[in-house]
Amino acid sequence: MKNLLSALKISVPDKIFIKDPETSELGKRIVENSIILINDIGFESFTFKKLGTRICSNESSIYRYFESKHKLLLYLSSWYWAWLEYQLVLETYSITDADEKLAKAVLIVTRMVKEDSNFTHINEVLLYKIIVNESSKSFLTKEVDIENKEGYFEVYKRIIARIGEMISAVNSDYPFALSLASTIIEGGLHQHYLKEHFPSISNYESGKTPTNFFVQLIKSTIK
Amino acid sequence: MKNLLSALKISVPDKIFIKDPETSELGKRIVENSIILINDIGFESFTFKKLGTRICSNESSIYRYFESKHKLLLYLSSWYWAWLEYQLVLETYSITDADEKLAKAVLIVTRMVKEDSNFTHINEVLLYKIIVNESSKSFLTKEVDIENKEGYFEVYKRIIARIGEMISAVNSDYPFALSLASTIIEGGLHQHYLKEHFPSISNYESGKTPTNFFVQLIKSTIK
DNA sequence: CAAATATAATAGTATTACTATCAAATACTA
DNA sequence: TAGTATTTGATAGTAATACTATTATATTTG
Repeated sequence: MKNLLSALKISVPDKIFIKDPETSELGKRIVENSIILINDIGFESFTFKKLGTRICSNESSIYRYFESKHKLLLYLSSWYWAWLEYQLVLETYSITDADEKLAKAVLIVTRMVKEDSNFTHINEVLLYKIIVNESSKSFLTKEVDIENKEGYFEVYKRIIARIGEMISAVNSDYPFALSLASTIIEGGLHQHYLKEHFPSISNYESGKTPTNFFVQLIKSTIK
Repeated sequence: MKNLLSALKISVPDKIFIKDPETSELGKRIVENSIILINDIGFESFTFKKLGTRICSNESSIYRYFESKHKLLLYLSSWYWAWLEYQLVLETYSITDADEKLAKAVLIVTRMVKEDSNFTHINEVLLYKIIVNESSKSFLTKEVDIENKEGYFEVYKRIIARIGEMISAVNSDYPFALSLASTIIEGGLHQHYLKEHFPSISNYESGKTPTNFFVQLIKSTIK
């Protein structure tokens, strides 16, 4: 299975970057190490200067790939959603039963992330942590409407639309398919966050994911 | 009803501020105008210098009330949650039926905010917009665990616990009362955000709130 | 009226988030 | 293989940010 998809490239809207980091060694090092560094010190403290030092390169070289650290965060977010979408398609493609398909989708979207050896320069486990902790900051800005028009969030919207369709396939009369889909996606991230930082308002034992919570929720809601 | 509660003061954890802004004219002007200015230009562009200019006061004077703009955001968030809690208590107190009480709570937490004349220096409608757009940034930081220990998020946690209890009152066997409560609270904010900025992945007609979506969701989930 | 407290004004600092320029290394092409 | 283009690196510079520190001036309170 692994090598079956080794030629695959995750596609990120190309307006997000100045130069595609996938096309060079330096670009890949930028992405790889930005994930590690953002995880380490948080997005607020993260700077291109620090990243430059870490990869023994120059601040100005990083600016040739990404206009700003905000754009880099958009890149990482889009990459994650595209990667998740590819898993979603791959793992639900052959399921014909609508209920089963949706349950599988919820599992994929709320489970603990494992490393994917198809993309060696990206640590998906760390990237997922960034998505949980930082990805909201990519759209909670004053520029969101402009950037939305530019297509920066299309992968994110597409995955929600896809899950929305799976919900409608189970019950075409349910009127809130998209709202429920986005609630699962964002709620999944948020529940992972709460589990880690606010366990007193959480209902998960250690090692458990919110998958069961969401599977039961979605089933009873659209039944 | 209005004047019945005019002596009420919303209580915010006092470690959040250096000097309580409620105790002086300048303090109230700081809070009042920070709400307007953050709404206007966004939290990232907001600075104490700009706020100082706006209120014809000095940057250094604002620093005597709040250590940083992050602390100010924590203050505004806590104020909002405390205000919401007071509404929750007030409006559900006399309801004895557990189902009805919970439905009312969901309504309060997901509805459109109206101005409250009890607190003249705070524009609750604008404050709610800040909560939708910026409040996640108050806890999505590297310092969250330290600040949580300091009690900065206690109001937020209390309101979730309260709704969790209402859920358990309806069905004491439901195992995810707190998770569901936090999903409603955060999901409510997020759905309001999507309605505004990503209508293509939203299911609400203009003027409509996500209340119906959540009332139906919660009812069927815990039934 | 004196003393304490609050506010204002000014200056200063390290860092950030860039932009601009130029040189050196590397790759590609005739 | 020389010539050209592209990429990267090094350095410098800038306006703004997020503060701290100091001193002066109001204002409140005892």
